Amino acid sequence: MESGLISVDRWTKGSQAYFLTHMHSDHTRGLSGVWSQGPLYCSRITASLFPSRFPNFDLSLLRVVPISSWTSLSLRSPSSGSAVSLHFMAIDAHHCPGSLMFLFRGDFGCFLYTGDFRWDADESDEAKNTLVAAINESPVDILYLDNTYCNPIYSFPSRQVAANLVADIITSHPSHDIIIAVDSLGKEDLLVHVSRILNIKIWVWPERLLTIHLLGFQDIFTTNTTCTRVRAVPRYSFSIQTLEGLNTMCPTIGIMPSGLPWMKRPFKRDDDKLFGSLLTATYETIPRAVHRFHDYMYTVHYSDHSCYEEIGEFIELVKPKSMKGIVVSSSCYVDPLYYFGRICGTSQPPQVLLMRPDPAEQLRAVRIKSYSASDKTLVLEKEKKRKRGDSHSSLMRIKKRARIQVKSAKISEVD
DNA sequence: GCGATCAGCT
DNA sequence: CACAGCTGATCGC
Repeated sequence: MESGLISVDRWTKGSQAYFLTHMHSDHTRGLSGVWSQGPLYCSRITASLFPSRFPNFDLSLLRVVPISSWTSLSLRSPSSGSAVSLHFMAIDAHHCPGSLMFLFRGDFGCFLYTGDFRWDADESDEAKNTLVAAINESPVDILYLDNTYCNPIYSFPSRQVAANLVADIITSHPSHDIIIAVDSLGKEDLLVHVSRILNIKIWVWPERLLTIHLLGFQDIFTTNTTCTRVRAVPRYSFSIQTLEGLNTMCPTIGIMPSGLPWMKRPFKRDDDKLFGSLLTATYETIPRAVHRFHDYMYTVHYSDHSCYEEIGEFIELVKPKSMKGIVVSSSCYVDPLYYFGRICGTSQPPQVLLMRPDPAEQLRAVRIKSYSASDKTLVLEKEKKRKRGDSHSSLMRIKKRARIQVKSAKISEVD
């Protein structure tokens, strides 16, 4: 597809329409309160998070998209100036609140960009039915796939099953305080489930409560530590050390919901020089859905990304002519064609199992996100790449204030 | 002081 | 390793 038309989760200059799959910061890098490159298409929930995430953002740029129905856009070819017609459909990605996949259709063909997604949908799920119907109309030429867990080692249960496991851990510790690690957006359904099963409120830090209220949750969450023993805390403040500290005050266990298999660090020998040698290190992978990682810490395989099996089912459903992974940051990046290329037909090139892309290669791969096909453009865009902005600075003062509030809340709960 | 970027950490 | 972040240092304005 010609460059200069649309970008998905990329915010550099040069596109006529910008698409945001969801409000996680690795997808909004480059967005800021002063960004104004063009119209930005996203879900209603994502749009509602803009004022708090990006103060001063020009909200008139936002275009809330309908779910599961087609929208037409009229763009201009940057090279010829002629009109280009493009249709897109947003589909629920079930990754975090407001997350979407985008299906694009035009003279260039048909692309499906999944963003991050979890395919633990059942047969009656609207996303699945929408996708099946749309693909029957016209097949997908290129699937841009969330390949985070595109490896058979990544096997874990549905979120519903995992949520029950979390509830089981809590009920089996009736007089413990519980802390659950979460990020700034996502896993609300897990917390709601725990709340319903245990008939208990969930403490969250004040800034998180603001987000939760914007998402439309009511009553279940509180910032008052005295009315619950279950607290959701930022993942970055969640560690064995934190738990050991809390246990000097009150018996407390931590629960880490994550799709990553919990790996222990390489065994440290007396000879420290051996540390870091991946060839000689011994790793222990934990395949169980629940693991008592430490006296005070459990890990549960609760994931907002699809497991290997679900990725396979998804590709089988979409049957794309070709596909590309959109996650390139991992050093164990797996080309989805390696495991699932057969679904795409026989004309695929030989595949790479594991590759560690060098930085230049990563840069190239990231360009996939803006559908830049021309090599000339790649070179130009490479230079522009330095101009990336970041949003977190514009929020720093506000966040600093919020942090102080979180800290005082922590202090008061310890005292 | 402010915003942007990067190294370091989990 | 690193799901999706946060923190602190540094640099230019």
